Amino acid sequence: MPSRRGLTRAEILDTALALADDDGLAAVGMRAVAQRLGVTPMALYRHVGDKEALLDGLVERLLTEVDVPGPEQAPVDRLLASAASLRAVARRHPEAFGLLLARRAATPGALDARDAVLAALVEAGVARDDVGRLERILSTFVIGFAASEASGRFADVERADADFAYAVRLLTTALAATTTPPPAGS
Amino acid sequence: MPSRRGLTRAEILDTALALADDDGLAAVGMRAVAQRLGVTPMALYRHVGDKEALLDGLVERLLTEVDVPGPEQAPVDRLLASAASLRAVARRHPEAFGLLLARRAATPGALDARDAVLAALVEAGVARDDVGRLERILSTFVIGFAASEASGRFADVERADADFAYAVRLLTTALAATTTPPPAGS
DNA sequence: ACCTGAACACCGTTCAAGT
DNA sequence: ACCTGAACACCGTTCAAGT
Repeated sequence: MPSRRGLTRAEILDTALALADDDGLAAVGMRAVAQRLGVTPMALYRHVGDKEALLDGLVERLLTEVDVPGPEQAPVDRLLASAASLRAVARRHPEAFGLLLARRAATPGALDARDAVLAALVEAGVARDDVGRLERILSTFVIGFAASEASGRFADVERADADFAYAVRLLTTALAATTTPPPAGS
Repeated sequence: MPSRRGLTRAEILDTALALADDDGLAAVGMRAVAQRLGVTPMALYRHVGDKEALLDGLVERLLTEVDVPGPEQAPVDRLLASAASLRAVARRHPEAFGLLLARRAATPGALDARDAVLAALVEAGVARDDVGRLERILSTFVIGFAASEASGRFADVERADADFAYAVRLLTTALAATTTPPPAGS
């Protein structure tokens, strides 16, 4: 039994996420995570700070699972694909996903995601003054929707898909009317 | 020192909410609530079930603080006033408000609120097939927005107001295009 | 540097007992 | 019926010690 186990922050976060998936977010604690790793609780403190930092790390792990397409795709397609990927993360990790709403995401990964949305909106032709607030509104809605979906508020996946498609249609209609002046001569 | 204190479920929930307001949601526990009431922790169990039930009761307390105008007002005004009232609740109880997203609201009071939104949408002329999904989309957005606001995501109240007004404009634009056929002859 | 073992100050909850 | 007191099985975290 070596006392050097080669414990890793990434390994700890993976274990914590798996624990949340299996037994619920309430089951995620220093002692339980340590037990899954075959280690004393105190061994974790060197790698993740304390329990709060562990949960922040879980938020980071969730966000890095979101696939954001490269700039070769059209901006609206990028936004739609990112949203779909976030919803998929919510369905894969319904127990842990609530953390995204409960905790403010201040990690570098979260800020990258926001910048990607801003860039896509600018590229899509949204007025400079509206970009910031539109990003806040869209991400609020998409994260809220995904969280609702994860907590079972939409009953089944088909209905959630239909609801989301409806919301997208609604928003694109509104945005088309906002970003470009109404066709005057027709 | 009477052993009969006349403890009440409402009194307990009020105390728990005040405790969340003062010391954060994490501070809300059976022992802490009991201490505020000058009572043993075990005295609570007869009135609220256990800690889970206490938190469900907190959700109920938050929702009953929302002012929903009577049917004498126009349906859209009712929706806007309800949303504004929900945002006010979030600002009054920022710590506790996250519970609305973390816990599915299955209490009678929550279902009443949903029915009020449905009725207003029907009255506003939304197509029968769209009423359900539109209610889910709107409430998802409004609760998510209020929660974001409560957690400080919008920096200040002025910006939150501006963002919310922008979202309302966006949505009413889209709804006008959806509920009524586009004016053909102009 | 990395992990352990024992200990401390907390939790929620059960159970028998008091009035 | 309503509340108490003691006890049980848990937490997160500190601290000194081992290798």
